[in-house]
Amino acid sequence: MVSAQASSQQTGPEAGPETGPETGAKQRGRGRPRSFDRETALEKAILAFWEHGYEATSVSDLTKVMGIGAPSLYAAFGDKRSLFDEVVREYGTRYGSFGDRALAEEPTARTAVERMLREAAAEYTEPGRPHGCLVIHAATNCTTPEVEESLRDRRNANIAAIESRIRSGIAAGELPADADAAALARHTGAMIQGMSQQARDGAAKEELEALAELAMAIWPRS
Amino acid sequence: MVSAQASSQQTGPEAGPETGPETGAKQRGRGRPRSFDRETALEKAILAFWEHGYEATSVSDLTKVMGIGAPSLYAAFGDKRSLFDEVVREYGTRYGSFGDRALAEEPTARTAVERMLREAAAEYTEPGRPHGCLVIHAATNCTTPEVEESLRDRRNANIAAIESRIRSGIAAGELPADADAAALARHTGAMIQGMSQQARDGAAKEELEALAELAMAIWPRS
DNA sequence: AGATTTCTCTAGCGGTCGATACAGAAAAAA
DNA sequence: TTTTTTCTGTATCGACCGCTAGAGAAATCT
Repeated sequence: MVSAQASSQQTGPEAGPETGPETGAKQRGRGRPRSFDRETALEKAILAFWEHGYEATSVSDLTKVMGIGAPSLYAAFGDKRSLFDEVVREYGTRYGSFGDRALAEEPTARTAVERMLREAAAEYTEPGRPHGCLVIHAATNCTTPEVEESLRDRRNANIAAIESRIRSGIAAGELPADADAAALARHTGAMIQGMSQQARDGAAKEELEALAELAMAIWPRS
Repeated sequence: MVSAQASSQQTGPEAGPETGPETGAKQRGRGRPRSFDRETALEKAILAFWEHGYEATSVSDLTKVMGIGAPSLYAAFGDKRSLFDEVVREYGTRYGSFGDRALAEEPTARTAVERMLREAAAEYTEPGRPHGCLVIHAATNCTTPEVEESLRDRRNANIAAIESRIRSGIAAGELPADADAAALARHTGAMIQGMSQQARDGAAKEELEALAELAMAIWPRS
């Protein structure tokens, strides 16, 4: 947005030169191709921001884990802020989509929430990657208010999506007409946030699953 | 710990010179008395760390809100780290004691947890001060692992205290013998952490109270 | 009064922050 | 080949970080 670097957001020249010449609309540029894979570098950035958060991850940390120099980072991703924005978006599609999937695929609001909580228990304790949720923890202590707000908006939007699903469940008759959709959605959000925090604090997958099961006891008989 | 500044942790010369000469054990020292009130300066530091967290609150921020120069801060509180430690301790006694009080004063584990959740709803949305809980949010994105760990330990100790209270409730017969004390305690902790997060994200006191009431539905019939 | 002790203010230390200028290297285009 | 374009590595930039030396101010002690 800020600089004249217009190519920051594009997918890039598809890694190696082995890619066929007729893959995209705009062929790869003329000059020297970049020497690293943008996708895997982005993945490394996701893991770094996920583990340490926006401000605690320095550009120097990023260049180290991504294996590239600072100028390459700025040329490929823009400044730290826009890299983080892209990281959050990619994180959403790669790791944070289980909630939306449950809401879309499950037949009832209740089973959707139940699956969401159960999958959160697994996602948040998956070995080999940071525990908990990036959206919940990556911008908690932040001197840049806009970054803090962007993740806050995302969290509140998630709760609103749950509430919306519960409302249509009530309309469909799967839940009592006097069920409090807002409270149920907020409760689900609170459980997920609490589970994410506890995953960070060392809770095991089984403990979080017990939590998920326990939490479903508040739902009205269907 | 590091320097020879041994007087950092003491209460200080009781503010003004109007204090009677026979108040404490060790009279006030010989030299120039400090020109600010240590207690109120500490309170300002609590609010700053509470709102922005450990790393996002710079020493420059601290000297501004505390109304003193950096050398005065270091002389009175030690370095940033030890000031934060004292802030956490003071926060615990001034703002974070409602949980322990509920556990100690209520007649049953269930009413203790219920009161704890209800009071958390009020505490975390109290106007005129930062929302949510300092222990939960002040060291989330932290490049100093020891600081992060110290708050993590505090959180886990709180859950352990709840579990212990539930266990004695089971022993006293107020809860079924097969009640899962660990899961109930973890659930309470997760609810409190979720409530704190939502308070930060803009939830109102009434919404958190509804959450607290909802959460109690998981408890076994007594 | 001096002498002594302690605090406060200014100024600045070395280090790291995010971000970039510049020159050389490596590719495509001519 | 030469030219053009783009990327990469070095070497910073100014700003801020946590922290402190040193000198003067303000109290007590003798």
